[in-house]
Amino acid sequence: MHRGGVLAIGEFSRLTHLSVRTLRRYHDARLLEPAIVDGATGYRYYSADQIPAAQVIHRLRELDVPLSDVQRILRSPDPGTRAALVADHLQRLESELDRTRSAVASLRRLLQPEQPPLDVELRAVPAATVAAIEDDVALDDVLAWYAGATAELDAVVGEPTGVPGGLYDNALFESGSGHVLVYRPTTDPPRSGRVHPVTLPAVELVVTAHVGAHDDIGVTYGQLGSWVVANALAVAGPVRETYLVGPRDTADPGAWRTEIGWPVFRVAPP
Amino acid sequence: MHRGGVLAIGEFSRLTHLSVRTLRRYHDARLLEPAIVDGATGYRYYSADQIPAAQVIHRLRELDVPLSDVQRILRSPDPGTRAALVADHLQRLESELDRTRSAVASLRRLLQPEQPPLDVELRAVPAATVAAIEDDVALDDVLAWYAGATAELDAVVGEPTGVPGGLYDNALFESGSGHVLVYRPTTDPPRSGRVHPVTLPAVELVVTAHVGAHDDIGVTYGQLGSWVVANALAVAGPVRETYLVGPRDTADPGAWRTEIGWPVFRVAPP
DNA sequence: GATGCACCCTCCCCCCGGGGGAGGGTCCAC
DNA sequence: GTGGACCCTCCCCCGGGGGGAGGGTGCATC
Repeated sequence: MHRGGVLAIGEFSRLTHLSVRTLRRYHDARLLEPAIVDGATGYRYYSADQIPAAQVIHRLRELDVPLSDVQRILRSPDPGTRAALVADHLQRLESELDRTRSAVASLRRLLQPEQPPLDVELRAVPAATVAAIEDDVALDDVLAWYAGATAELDAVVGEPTGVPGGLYDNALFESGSGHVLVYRPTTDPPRSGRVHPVTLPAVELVVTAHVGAHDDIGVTYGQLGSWVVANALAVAGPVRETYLVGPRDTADPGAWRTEIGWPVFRVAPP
Repeated sequence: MHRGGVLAIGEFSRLTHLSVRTLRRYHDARLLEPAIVDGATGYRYYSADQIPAAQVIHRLRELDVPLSDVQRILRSPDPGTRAALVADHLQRLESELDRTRSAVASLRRLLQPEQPPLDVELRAVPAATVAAIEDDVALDDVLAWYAGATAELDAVVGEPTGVPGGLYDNALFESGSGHVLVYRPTTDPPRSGRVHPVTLPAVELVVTAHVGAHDDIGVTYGQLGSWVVANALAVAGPVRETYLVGPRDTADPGAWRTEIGWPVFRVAPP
């Protein structure tokens, strides 16, 4: 039961509220190694001063910090570094929360019994040369990338001569990462930093407008997709968004207007 | 590419932003069955009106609703029932958030370089007969159970003659569920509903006080545990909490005082 | 010193909700 | 009729555990 201040795994479990199983796993993962392991029997013995470490692990796991990150946090001797790593993860939790919020908003709209009919327009868009920033981006990073790119674009371009927009590769949604491009129409597009001129090809676009914050924009995408299929069209390229009214125009998200345009071609006679 | 308004899995994937793999999995799980499955080739074909269902699933999964629950939500034809099931899950997310908040509070305290010394007292507690409610409870349900039990207890007992408290089986923390008892000291404890008299045995308690909300009470538990071990004692029974100052006394969580008492016996000469 | 029994060990399989990749068949536009 | 994009099934992998089998240990009690 006792061995001079050294704790068997069961006692340590009681004191830390970590299950015996979990303690063994943390040993295997070299995350929390017993103070003593009896070579003959394999019995693990912990010391009381390992309790704080166990508690830190426990809390970090409650925050869904991966074991590998937990290890890095514990291994970093400097409290400042630790705090930074933890803050990083809290940041991740924060954006997780954003995702949750927008999922809730989408659900609310999806589960509404009545769906307002969609106002869809088929529009021929000519080619245009614009100032753009583009990159291959992971879906999770799109928002952050977008914020940085638009800031740089605005700094370089100044006042655009038309409606700003973006192109989003279908692969972004299919496989979680893809090519993304944001642009500002401007006369004589400059080349500076990441900004460079790009000629957007002429396309036939199926266009609809999404009103409000982007939380539930996925719903509008789906409705537009249904319309595309119902009208015997097929998707032919990255989706285009144009930001008719956005955060740069009004602080009221309810007033935002985003046009969603899907390049299409006809697959069957009308 | 097209078959009269019917979509191959890849097209459906593009339209719903669900990966092909995931769509196949949802088929296997009978969650979202293709409108047509070609018997000869196994090719799955979806119809455009399955897009809303796919979107609902997508959003529910973003909220970490288990697939089985997603199925129940989709299968329930009544919008009211659906909404209730979704609300249930949002409630779960809410309590998850509470857990996260308290984990963050604990971490903040744990990662502080300086730990204030613990004020621990060894106290002989005589046996006492109290009015109690007890049950076997899962760790996740403790808070809800506690709220119900104390409400019933207060309704039956009225004003207690001493400090209210609770006993928490160590198994609750070790294996996720265990025996829990809440009590009010009172003269001539009544028997009504779940309330019944219980005689708490006399014990030798190691006692310390936790000040503030219970978010980071686990940290105090750990410190007390260290003290127990450092003083050559061993745990001998369910931990006791007494609520010296609680939410019934003041709305300010910072003023709450909870005594934590661990029954102990001496395992080595002093 | 034996015995009972709580405790501890390792090992293997299971859960969830996917992703990676192999190996092979199908669709359809040119 | 052929190339290439698309689709199929099957198996293994991940993380962070839980359940349980089968067997060894520690120690208080007799």
